[in-house]
Amino acid sequence: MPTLSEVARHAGVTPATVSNVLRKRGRVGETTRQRVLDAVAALGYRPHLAARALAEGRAPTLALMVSSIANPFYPEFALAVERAARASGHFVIICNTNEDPLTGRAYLDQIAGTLSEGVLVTNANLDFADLRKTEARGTPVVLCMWERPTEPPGLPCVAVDFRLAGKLAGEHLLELGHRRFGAIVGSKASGIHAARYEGFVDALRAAGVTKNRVRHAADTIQGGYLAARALLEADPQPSAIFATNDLPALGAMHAIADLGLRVPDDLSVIGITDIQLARESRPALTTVAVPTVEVAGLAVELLRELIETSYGQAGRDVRDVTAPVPMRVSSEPKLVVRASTAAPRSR
Amino acid sequence: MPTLSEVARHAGVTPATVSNVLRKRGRVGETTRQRVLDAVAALGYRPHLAARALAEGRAPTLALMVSSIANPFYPEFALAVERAARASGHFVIICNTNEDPLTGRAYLDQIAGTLSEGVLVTNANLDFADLRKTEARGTPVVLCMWERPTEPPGLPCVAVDFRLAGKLAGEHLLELGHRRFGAIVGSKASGIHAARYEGFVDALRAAGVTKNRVRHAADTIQGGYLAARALLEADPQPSAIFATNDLPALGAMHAIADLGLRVPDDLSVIGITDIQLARESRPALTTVAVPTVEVAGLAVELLRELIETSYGQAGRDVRDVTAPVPMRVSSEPKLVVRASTAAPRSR
DNA sequence: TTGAAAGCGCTAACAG
DNA sequence: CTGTTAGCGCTTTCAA
Repeated sequence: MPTLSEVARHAGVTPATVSNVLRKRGRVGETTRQRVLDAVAALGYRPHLAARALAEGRAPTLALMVSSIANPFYPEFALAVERAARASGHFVIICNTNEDPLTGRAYLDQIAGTLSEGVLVTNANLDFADLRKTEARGTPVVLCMWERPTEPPGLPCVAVDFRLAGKLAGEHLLELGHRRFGAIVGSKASGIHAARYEGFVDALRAAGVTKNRVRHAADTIQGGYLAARALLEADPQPSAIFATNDLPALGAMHAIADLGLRVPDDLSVIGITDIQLARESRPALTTVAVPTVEVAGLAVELLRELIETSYGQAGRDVRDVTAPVPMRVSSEPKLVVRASTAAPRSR
Repeated sequence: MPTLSEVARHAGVTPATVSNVLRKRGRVGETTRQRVLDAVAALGYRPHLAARALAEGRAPTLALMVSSIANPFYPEFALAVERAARASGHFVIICNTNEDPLTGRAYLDQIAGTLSEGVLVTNANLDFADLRKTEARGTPVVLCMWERPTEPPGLPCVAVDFRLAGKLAGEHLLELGHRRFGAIVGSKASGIHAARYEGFVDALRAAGVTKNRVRHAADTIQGGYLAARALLEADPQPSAIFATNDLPALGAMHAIADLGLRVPDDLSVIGITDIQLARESRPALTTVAVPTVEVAGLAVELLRELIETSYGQAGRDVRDVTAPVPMRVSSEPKLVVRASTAAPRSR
């Protein structure tokens, strides 16, 4: 592979000049510029990104921490992140923590600041202390899906009003006439879906409804399946099931089918997120859509800003503790009515 | 962030020594070794990967080219790749070509050899010429899912006997007693699923069956849905549907349900791959499983070997044209019988 | 407008 | 065993 200096020699100039025309900085005479460009083309020169990273003191990559690509939401989000990152000249390194904080820490220790100049975190079951540490070391970190716009975490983040999402789901069900509910709350361990459930309860409470049983579950189809089976044993049976996530909602639909009941005739089901599968399931899942692409865009943008500014000021020191931690709030979640919800069979 | 020389100073040795103890090469005295290690711990030193990459002339990352993470197979595969890559000390940069050869080329041009020392390609709709070019430039490329073990492509690859997969699917349906088939063949444009269909036809032919209609479709649930609707208009209707991929098979199940028919009572459906969703759909999908994890492992392993050897010999020159292109063959696809197939209602 | 020179942080011979 | 000496390929002041 040809190097900068080879190009320079070929064009009869110095490496510095070549660098200048390539980075479009410093005035360069039009003729030499052309000569350099020709040489670049002739030799098929491509800049060596690792070398550039070293010289610039910053790598052109972002680390995307995810807890498990098994959940189809992550790939969708990763795709959006990749698009946004690329638009800002970054590559994305995918870091699968596998729900294991140690793996997450190992990743952070290795690449943060040395191979990637920023870290994006989805609900990756990471130790906040580890994140703060990498931040303190000078590598900005952004939380991509903070659930409570009103309660900022100690880290930069993009917040989505998930409480509202839960509320919208509840209101939709109530409007259809449902009064007996079963709720499937995911991410039990991290408690990260609590806000969604609170919103749901807000709606019920506002309507004076108290017929609601809760069940915690893993964030999977299987988890939702199991939880729904348990919920459906109640007497009287709920007429609608709310899940804090689409995957468990899908599982609930399976459970209902296995019991010989029909959605939405016998039972309504609603989820949150609007993953692709929600559109493609049968019946298609009614859900509260989260603006995934927008969130990805905001997250990358915020991260970029942090990178830019933290490089300007105070070297790689800890962020000024008195300064507020930046937060972006996405547009509101929106109800998407599809075929899994309907009025209850009888009142 | 502390640097190697800072650690060296702190330990009262030279950078070279620190490097030696860290890389475990060159004999180092036990006492100095300890001293260095202490200094590393005290300063919280972490090697700068970009710097190391430059010095070593090789980056610790692999590029994984995928056409679209939308298809749930890719994330599953990506996960397996990431695991394998990490085990060999590599990070993986995810490159979404979006089915667009130009995007793919741009990725290759930028990172191959400069930020990643190897390229893994799934069915990413890439221009073979581009791949050969990056290979010729000295960056090994491995095709992850070559469909015909008997017909090696011009590039190193891991092959899966997809023709056999199709055959197994056909045989399963035949054994159940089916004689009228509908086939949904995906990836029409690239023709990449042809082998699967050929295998299916092999089975039918061996059984003397000719009642088989084909329909091409996009590799999506939606694509399968549409194709199945078309297939089911035939008279007499097929009693079983074979899809060259799980996603379209799932779509076919939806179409059947929408027509008021039941799987597997009225129609049987079978796919290929065994993505997670196949297990979680209702009814659970019978399919021919591809050893995804194994393939990922073989691909990374092969890539590693190519990296190792191509660095030893002949600098970064084109691979010896007379040498055979290396190929690994995965273990055979296996039939996984679940709930979407059964004997036809009547003969 | 261009060139010279120093250095990013680390590795890799080769000496001592 | 450990230190010296060169770079890896590129960017970036600072001079010319």
